[in-house]
Amino acid sequence: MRNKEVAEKFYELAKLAEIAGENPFKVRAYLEAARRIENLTVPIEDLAKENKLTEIKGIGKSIAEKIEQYLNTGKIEKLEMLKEKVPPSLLELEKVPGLGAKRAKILYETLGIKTVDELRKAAESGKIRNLPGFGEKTEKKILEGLKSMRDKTVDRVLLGIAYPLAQSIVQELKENSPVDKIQVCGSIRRMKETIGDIDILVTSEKPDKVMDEFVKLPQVKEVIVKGDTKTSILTHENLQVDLRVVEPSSFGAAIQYFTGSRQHNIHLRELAIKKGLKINEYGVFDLSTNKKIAGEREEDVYEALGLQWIPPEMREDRGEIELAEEHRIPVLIELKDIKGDLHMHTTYSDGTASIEDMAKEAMKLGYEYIVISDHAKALGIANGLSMERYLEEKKEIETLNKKYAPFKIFLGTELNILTDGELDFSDEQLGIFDICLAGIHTAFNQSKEQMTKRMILSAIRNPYVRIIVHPTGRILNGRGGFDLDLDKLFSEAKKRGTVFEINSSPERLDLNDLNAKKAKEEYGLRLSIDTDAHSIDSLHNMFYGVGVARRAWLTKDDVINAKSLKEFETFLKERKSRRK
DNA sequence: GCCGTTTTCGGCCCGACTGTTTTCAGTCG
Repeated sequence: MRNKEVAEKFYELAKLAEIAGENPFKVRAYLEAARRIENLTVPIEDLAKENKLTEIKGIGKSIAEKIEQYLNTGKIEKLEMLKEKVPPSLLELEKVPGLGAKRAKILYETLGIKTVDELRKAAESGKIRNLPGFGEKTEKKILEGLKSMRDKTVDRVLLGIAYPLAQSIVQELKENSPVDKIQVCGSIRRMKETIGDIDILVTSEKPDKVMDEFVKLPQVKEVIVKGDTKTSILTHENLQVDLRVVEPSSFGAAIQYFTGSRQHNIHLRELAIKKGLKINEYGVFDLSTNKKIAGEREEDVYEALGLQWIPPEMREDRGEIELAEEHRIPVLIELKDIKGDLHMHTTYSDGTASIEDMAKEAMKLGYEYIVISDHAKALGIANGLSMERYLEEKKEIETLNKKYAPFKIFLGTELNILTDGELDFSDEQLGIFDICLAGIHTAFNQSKEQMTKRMILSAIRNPYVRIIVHPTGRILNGRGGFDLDLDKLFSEAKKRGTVFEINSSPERLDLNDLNAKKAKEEYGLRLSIDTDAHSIDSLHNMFYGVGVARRAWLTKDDVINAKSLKEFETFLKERKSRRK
């Protein structure tokens, strides 16, 4: 799958073409193509082979040719040509706040500035203020921008950090300021795995009071701007939070607008024009009469366009608008549909809580069952269990099951997919478990072929293994994930009824939204959403996994731990009968 | 460079803000 790689080339092409001053609509076409390629769930090289590139929306003859050129030769002529004209290092300049393509070009053409360093020197020596279109203030802003770039360590923070932070701010505002309606928008509302900034919208009779309280919150490190309708602050995590006050009559339109995504909104506005309407953050307007026809509620905004309301997690312009036109938006899985958690650890291996404490918390969460899946012996670093220890665990579980019936605890294991395609135990030994999970925990650097083969041989073909956990091994803001042939794995899993996990741990979220969507749509696989909890608290992370599932358009029928205890027991038997 | 339930040519999302300007371009989300 070279989609990401090809998409990157078109992003680069778009930026360089922009600086080179090409037709802005052409630039937009490159950008649109890049985004479409990035969102594909099939390998672009397959589409190229089958001559189906132009079937992708936004890709015509010319871009299709460039894709083929790149796949065949590793280069795009047009891109190479632009690189001659525009030094690629100019792209760095565009990252400075306040600088875009136009000004980067002026800086290069007049002062020969190509790098961020050269920019700093020029700004410090006062050379920039005299350029056409620049002034003293712009020069100062550039210097400030350069400084803030240095301070910033990561571009985006994990949803697992930003979400609770946003909730705590909402809570404080509700308790300490005169807000009426309040809604977190942006990528948090869409449950995107990483977050760039936090957008909060409120209605209030006394906006100035709300703003006053907002800047005094304990989460605030620095106030960036403070006005009547918009105030921006920086938290101690260096995350920007924008608070906006809007009129109640525009609240629905505003939360729609600020939830995004950008691409979703652009598509909506194009649709609006076709219907003789205009849509902005204040409402939906009839172009002929200029009358507002919706705005107070978000549902009305969609309805005015003839659309079914679209859950925020789906708003990525991946086909959801077309679906909403036909009123075929699926009923997405919700947290309350989850009936059990199939992946967790206890003090037997590397968890911090007992089986009983984990079970009690699971009951509080309203679950009907859990699977205890402590690490198996090969993972020494996590205190992996021997067969003897699992038998002890089994005994304890039997006792607890009597005590807490009808709540049920299942004995599971998280096996290690070893380098040679073996597991920790023989098939015979695996018979003692109610369910076996397996994942890769070592030797991450094998080739794609080795990795894929290893997973198929030891895990997917094994009659006892039902769930592949954290399948790609990626760590957000950490390591990228193994090189795997997911199509091969998914088609093999389809034959054997193997389930893939959506790991809810905020630094994993693995499978991710696109891969989970692919697993369901192209291969009809079922998935599980598990926390991989190592403590009582982390059992509550289920929420994040459900967010990924919703972004993957999953319904409760796609998720095995949304099944009742009875149905789940039937699922366990399915595979047992297949073994004989 | 793409696209078509008004179009195969002539369009292509919207508004706020800022700073540099005498009416608007560039940037941002």
